[in-house]
Order: sequence, then C-alpha cells, then structure tokens
Amino acid sequence: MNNCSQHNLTGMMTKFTSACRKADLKVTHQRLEIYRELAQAEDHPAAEMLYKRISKRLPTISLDTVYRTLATFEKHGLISRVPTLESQARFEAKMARHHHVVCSKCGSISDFIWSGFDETHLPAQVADWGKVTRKNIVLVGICAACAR
Amino acid sequence: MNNCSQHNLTGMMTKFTSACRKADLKVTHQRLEIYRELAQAEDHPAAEMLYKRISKRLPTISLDTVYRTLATFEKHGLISRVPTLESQARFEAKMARHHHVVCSKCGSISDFIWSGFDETHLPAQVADWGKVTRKNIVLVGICAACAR
DNA sequence: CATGCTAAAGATAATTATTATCATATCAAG
DNA sequence: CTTGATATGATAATAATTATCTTTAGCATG
Ligand SMILES: [Mn+2]
Ligand SMILES: [Mn+2]
Ligand SMILES: [Zn+2]
Ligand SMILES: [Zn+2]
Repeated sequence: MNNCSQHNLTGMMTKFTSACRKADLKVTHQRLEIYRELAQAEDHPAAEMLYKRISKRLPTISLDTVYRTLATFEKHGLISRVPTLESQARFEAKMARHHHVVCSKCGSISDFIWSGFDETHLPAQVADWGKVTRKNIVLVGICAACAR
Repeated sequence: MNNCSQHNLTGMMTKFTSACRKADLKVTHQRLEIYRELAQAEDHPAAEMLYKRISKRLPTISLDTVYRTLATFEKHGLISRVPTLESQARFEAKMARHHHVVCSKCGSISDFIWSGFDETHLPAQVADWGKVTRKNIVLVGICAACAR
C-alpha cells in the first residue's frame, strides 16, 4: 500500500499550470505551492496540515488562502476531497481512479486500486436514483501499525 | 431507492433497550427518543437535524445531549456514522449491510444494497494494510430530483 | 517594461460544528 | 424510599470553515 510513488511532480505541475490557464485561474505563487505540496503528499492531508507544511517555505501564507484555494481547485476538478468519517476534510491531488482504507484508530488514509471493482456495473436500482459520477470504496479498519 | 421501509420500530426499540442494559447504559428518556427518531429517519440526519426533530416532542433536550448520545451509541455499535464529503457528521440506526449514494447538489444520502459486492473478496494488497472491519461504497452523483 | 484592470491574498472577524466542565436531576439497585 | 453512579442541561470553550474588506500582484495591453 502507498508504495506507488506519485507520477513525476514536474509533469503534474506543468499540467496544473495549463489547467489553471484553461480555467481562467491566475497562476499565483500560493496556488503553485499549495498544489505542489498536495501533489507530493501521500497522506491525504487536511487544510490545516497543508497550511503548516507550506508555512515553512512560505511563512506569509494564510490558512484562509489554503481553504479557499482547495475549494477552488476542487470546483475545477483539479483535486478531490476524500470521503471520511471525521469532521475534518481531507484532500488529494491524485485524480486517477483508486480507493481508500481508513484506520479508525490513527485516522491515516491509504490508497488501493481495484480495477475489478471499477469495471463492474452498479446494481440496477442505482440507475433510478440519478446520475453517478464517482464510485468510491471506503474501507474502515485498524492499520498494521495501530494493531501493534 | 429508499423504499425499503425500516424494520418494525417497536422491535428495534426493544432490541435497543436490551442492548443498552447489556452495555451498562442507562435507558433514559432522552436516549430512547434519540434512538427512536434516528431509527425512523430515512435520511441519515446530522446531529443538529435530529435535535430539531426531537425538540418538538421533548423541548428541554439539549443539542449537546444529542451529540454525546450519538457518540455513545456509536461507540457501542448501536448506530453508525455515514462516510460523507461534507464537514457535518451524518448518522443512521440501520446496521444491516448496505451502501450509500450521495447527491453532490442537495446533499441527500440514499441507501442501496449490493450483495454481489459484499461477497467479493478484497484485493490482496489490502490484507497487508491491516484488519478491515467495514466495507462501504460511497457513490457520488446528482439525484433525479436535482437533475430536474 | 510601465500601466491598469481584476482576481486573489491576507488580516480580521464571524459562523458553524463539536466537545468540555460542572452543578443538578434521574435511573436503577438494594 | 434511599442511595450512588451516570446522564443531562446550562454554560462556555475549542475546532473547523467561511465571510468581509482592504491591499497586493497576475497578466493583458500599449
Ligand atoms: Mn487517495
Ligand atoms: Mn444508510
Ligand atoms: Zn492506524
Ligand atoms: Zn439532489
């Protein structure tokens, strides 16, 4: 788990920049740093955590900017919010289809892929409900570290 | 969707009462009302929403009691918290295995069952991560009502 | 490469969601 | 009915997120 090293960062940054241009979003220093930090994070950080990490390099950034920027990115489909059981929102820049395991003890979130599931058709009753845009699996359990 | 009328309420209340006794939880008026309200709700209400509904019948109840009681119930496995993308926690008393569809427009949460999925084995990599206790699917999309 | 328009950032404060503290009330055992 | 432990309600605190408003800085244009 979590050993799939993220696609090359420089490539992601280039794509990010052009996506901003396309979406009429200004490519600011803050946005670049927030995106970069999230893109290289493997732990699905919350806004507060991202803020702490970015502050080291960019001490003038405000927490509010992090929140607003994440919301903007999400709206434009540049990042996504991870479904969780806690009250704090968690984010990721990895947009490739994958799923999550959450440790109910330490709150860590890890990725896993399951193409077999991705290819399966949803049960018929779901079609009546409306139009599904994302299929996420959220496993909950106790990670190896927490199980000691 | 959502047409599976909840198992008979009286039965749920009886089971709830004996579960409380077994767990050394006092069977208070408030706990009964909170559980009853949640058991008959089909919409996975947040604490605030439950509070509003219960207040009509029990005007002296406090929001804090609702929060504490839900936390207690959850700890004892009497109810569960629904994974969501929003910052407000949502709950349900239905403990039978099932999954959720979330409307990203109106925030409504509906149930669906998928025994085919429930019986499938998880991919091998997950076993290395730790011990999984719950497998939830969270579909995100636009419900028929919101799609107009 | 200066100028000006406009979106974005930062400071500040306000909301919203949830949790803690503590005095009083209530459950349930004897 | 008395008693002792627990739960509740009042109050206040904390955590998470969002709004307002002034200043700053992308970036298009000449
Ligand atoms: Mn992920
Ligand atoms: Mn449900
Ligand atoms: Zn853990
Ligand atoms: Zn809807």
